[in-house]
Parts: sequence; structure tokens; C-alpha cells
Amino acid sequence: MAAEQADLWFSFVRAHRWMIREIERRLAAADLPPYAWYDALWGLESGPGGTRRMHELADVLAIERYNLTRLVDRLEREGLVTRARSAEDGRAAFASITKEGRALRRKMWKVYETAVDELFLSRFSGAERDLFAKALDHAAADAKRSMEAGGAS
Amino acid sequence: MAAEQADLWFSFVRAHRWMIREIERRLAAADLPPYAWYDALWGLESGPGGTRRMHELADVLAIERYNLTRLVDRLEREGLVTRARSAEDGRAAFASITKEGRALRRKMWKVYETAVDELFLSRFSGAERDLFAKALDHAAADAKRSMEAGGAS
DNA sequence: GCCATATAATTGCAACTGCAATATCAACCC
DNA sequence: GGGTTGATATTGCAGTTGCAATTATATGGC
Repeated sequence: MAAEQADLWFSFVRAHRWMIREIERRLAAADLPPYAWYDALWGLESGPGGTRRMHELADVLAIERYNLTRLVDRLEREGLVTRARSAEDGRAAFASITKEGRALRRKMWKVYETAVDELFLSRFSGAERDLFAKALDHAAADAKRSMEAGGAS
Repeated sequence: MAAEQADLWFSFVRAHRWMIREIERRLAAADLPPYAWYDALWGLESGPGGTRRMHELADVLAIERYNLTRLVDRLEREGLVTRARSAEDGRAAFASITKEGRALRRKMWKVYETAVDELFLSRFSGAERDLFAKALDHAAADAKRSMEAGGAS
């Protein structure tokens, strides 16, 4: 906004904000839980046997561990996820998706995918999708690296 | 994540998350307020005479009005913004950026811009920036339109 | 084995957000 | 010109997030 050059960044932020808001609205309108639940359920379902260690899941989701703890609390309360502790490493905790969790994720995916396809992906050609996905992955990796370097100071 | 096709979307979300986190980290490391303050300050500074109506500012920032009310509360408490009510329209409220607000925004911009340039924009060529920004603006407009249509139901 | 250090998960508390009122005023209509 | 409708800004409350501990366990040096 201040510099002509930064326009892409501000378009990026704006697009993200509107997309998330509209996705949340559609999920709520279909009586489904918020977007974050989908992410967590898919993070588990995509792991071996529908299970992941907490800190690994936090990494996959790119959220903080303490927030994951409480997100999993909520999912557990709804019977979408179960928790277990490791025998080998007493510190480790695992979360697993349940049958109900899988069913809910599929239902959410229908709404979610439709919105993303219709509002977002339809704006890009196949080649553009590839190109931009690569650039964004690089940016994410850079930011993550910078976080880890700077955060450790 | 679930579909190959949706990869651009998930790259988009991941990149956004890491970028925001890293920007917040750098701001905090420089003893500066959070990212949202920058947005609000710039939203005001870019308006006529550094002033905007509340609901207009909420629109520019793409945040909810009640959140803006409280964000402006915080900014006002720090002397970065002043509030005034309209004489013509008793409902209207205006917010204006102060000298201190402008100074702080400039300081934040240095940190913010550096991060965005270094981590994000550097990943795109000039032509890509244009192309991508346009596509994102379209997606944002679509999502906004869909919100307004669906929200009114 | 014992201590210092590191890692994993969690929790307490303060700050922030979303949703559903509420208060205030404007505009329209008959 | 009084009553209904609509818009603007704000607030109460419940839910969520971030930060700074806290608890529990593992690992490496000696």
C-alpha cells in the first residue's frame, strides 16, 4: 500500500482474508465446524494410520504447540480424535482420527473444496498454479528458516 | 492437501501463515507493536487528511467493525489516533492518525517492508507479480461478493 | 549413578476475536 | 410529524490465541 512495488503482497493478504472469511461463512452456514478443524483432521488422516505425534502435527499445520493441545482437546471432546501416550518416550503424545472424525472431514471437504475451486483456483491456469505454488513454497521455507534462526537468538 | 489439484491453495495458506508469523516476530523483536496496528495506521494515513470514517476503514482493512472499534481504542490509548464524531451525521465517527502515529508507522514500515521484500517479493519476477496480483484481486472480489450475497440470506 | 541441559506437552493468564445484542441517529413514507 | 425501517458504532460475553511458566521425561558429560 505504501509502495507501488509491494502491491502483490497486499493483494495476497487481502485475498487470504476474504477467502478465509467466506470459507468460514459457508462452513457455518452448513452447520459445520470452523476451518481449523478441517486442517487438524486432515493432518491426522494423512498420517500413517491416521495418527501423528503432537509436535509433528503442529509442524504440519504450522500452528503453535499450545494451540494444538487445545484444538485437540476440543476435537477429543467431540469424539473426532483420540489421544494416547507413548510407551517408549514418556514425553510423547499421539493423536488419532476416529471414524467420526473421518466422516466429518469428508463432509467439510465438500464445502471447502467447492469454495476454493470456485473462488480461487478457477483464477489460475495450470501453468500458473505450478509456478505460483513453487514461489509460495520457497517464500514459506524462507520465512520458516528466518523464524528459526531469529527465534533462537 | 487432499487433492493434487488444490496444492496451490495449500501453498498459499502455508506461505501466509509463515510470513505473518515471521513478520510478527521481527516487529516484536524490534519492540514494535503487532502487524494489525500497521495496517490500521496506514489505512488512516492513506485517507484524506489522515482521516477516515470507521466503517470505511473497516472496509479498507477487511476486518469487522466491532474489531475496528476496539483496535482504534487501543491506538487511541497510545496516542497514535484521535477520534471525533460528525456534526452532520450523528452516527458517524472518524478516526485520524496523529503525528506520533505517523512516526510509528514509518518505523514499522522499515521492518515490515524489509521482511516482505526479502522473503516474499524476491520470489517473483516483475511480470509474475502483476499476473499473480491480478488473479488474487479477482479471487478476493469473488469471495467478497459471495460473502455479501450469502451473508444477506 | 547424578547433575545440567534439552525436548515434549501442557496450563494460567492476559489479550484479542466473533457473535449477538444494544444505543444512537437518519431517512423514508403515509 | 410519528412510526417503521435501516445504517453506524459500540459493548457483553464466550471462545480462541499468544506468551511465559510448569510438569514430565530424555540425553549427554563426568
